[in-house]
Amino acid sequence: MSIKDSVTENLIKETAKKVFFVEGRFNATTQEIADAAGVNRTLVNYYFRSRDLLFEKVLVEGQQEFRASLEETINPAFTFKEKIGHFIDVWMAHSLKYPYLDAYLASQANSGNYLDKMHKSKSQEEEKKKAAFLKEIKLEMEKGTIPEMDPMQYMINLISMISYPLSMRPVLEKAFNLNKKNYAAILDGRKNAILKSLFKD
Amino acid sequence: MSIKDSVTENLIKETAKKVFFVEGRFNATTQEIADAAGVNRTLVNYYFRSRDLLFEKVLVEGQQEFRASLEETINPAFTFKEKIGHFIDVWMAHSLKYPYLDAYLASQANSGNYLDKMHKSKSQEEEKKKAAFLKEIKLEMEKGTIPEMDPMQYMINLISMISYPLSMRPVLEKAFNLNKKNYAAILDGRKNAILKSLFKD
DNA sequence: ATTTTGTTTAACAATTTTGTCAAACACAGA
DNA sequence: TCTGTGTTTGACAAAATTGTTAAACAAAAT
Repeated sequence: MSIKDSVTENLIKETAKKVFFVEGRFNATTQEIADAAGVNRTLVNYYFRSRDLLFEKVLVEGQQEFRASLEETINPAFTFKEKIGHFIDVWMAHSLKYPYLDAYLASQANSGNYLDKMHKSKSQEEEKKKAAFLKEIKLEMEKGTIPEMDPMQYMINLISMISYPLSMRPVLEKAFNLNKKNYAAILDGRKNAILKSLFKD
Repeated sequence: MSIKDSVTENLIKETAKKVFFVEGRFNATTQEIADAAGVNRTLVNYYFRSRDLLFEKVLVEGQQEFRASLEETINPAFTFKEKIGHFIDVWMAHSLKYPYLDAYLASQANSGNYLDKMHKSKSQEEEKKKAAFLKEIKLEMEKGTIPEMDPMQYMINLISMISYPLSMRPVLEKAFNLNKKNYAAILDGRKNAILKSLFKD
């Protein structure tokens, strides 16, 4: 992150994020992005040299922002249920901001080999926090407040129930015959529904 | 579905499905598909006229196959839990065959306006079955065997927990530092983990 | 006022991807 | 064998997308 980030450079970058992660248009061209940003397409090359470099930067930053969000997640002296609740809040807020981020990651992982560039700087700390969280889940299972299973599975259940309804929104809307308003109502109720499924009571 | 489906025509179509739905390469070119199928690219145009028409056909058929799978789902005199278990089996089997189908649907829904072509022939029957299933969920909640919530939310929880780990596989593998073998083990345990989260006991 | 620096633009070139067409091919039926 | 039909191929054209360059521009520094 250089201090001198040109306004235009940032505009292009943010617009690209919007197109990919908010609108979910995974194969947008540089022209489309430039149009969306209201700038000349050549500026994409001027600031990012190539289309791929822009995409890569956007992808990396998207992940960083995501992890930054999650930083504030596993912190304080909350009860376990409160922690999970907070986790849902934070993750949902971010998934609401960038509904298609993980789908984009998956698609890029498959198409190019962006997998290398993904998750470069996975710090030791993060690993420890994750392990600690899994251990906490296990503990809670022994206490009997949540159903017994591999803590990893529990984690995956949690993440799935948060993310899927957001990244598959248009599909689910069609499948269930819901309009925007209906679906918004559904999303409002997600947190409770998830908690109900994760806790015995 | 015409009776005379040329071998080559089918080969191209199935290969395209594989590239999109199995390998998750959403922006594959006609050349790449032709190569994967081992045929001359021109044949794509010969049989499907244009790239878009191929994509559309593949997309529609993908949905049809999916729904055909689900047909056998909501049938017999099973207990509710057995029904859900069976539902998981069927849906997982299909999601295992086409892990990226719904992600592809979502991405297409966003990029083009394929949404129109999606879900054309949603029969009355299907609607009724779906409604009946939701009612059955509600009934079960009143019996107290599953947590109380909007039945639609319950349904979404179910689908999310099935599909997400499959369509986001590469992302989750990275995020959790799992190799193919580890992840396969996780997938093996999914059904139980999902059932544990869906049923009070 | 004039250089300098960084930014923006338009015109152009290169590349990639798609679509068309005529010729070659295979093979069944007359 | 010859003809007809459908299939396959390669060469080419067209379109779309990306990348480059030189010139125009703006605003600050000298």
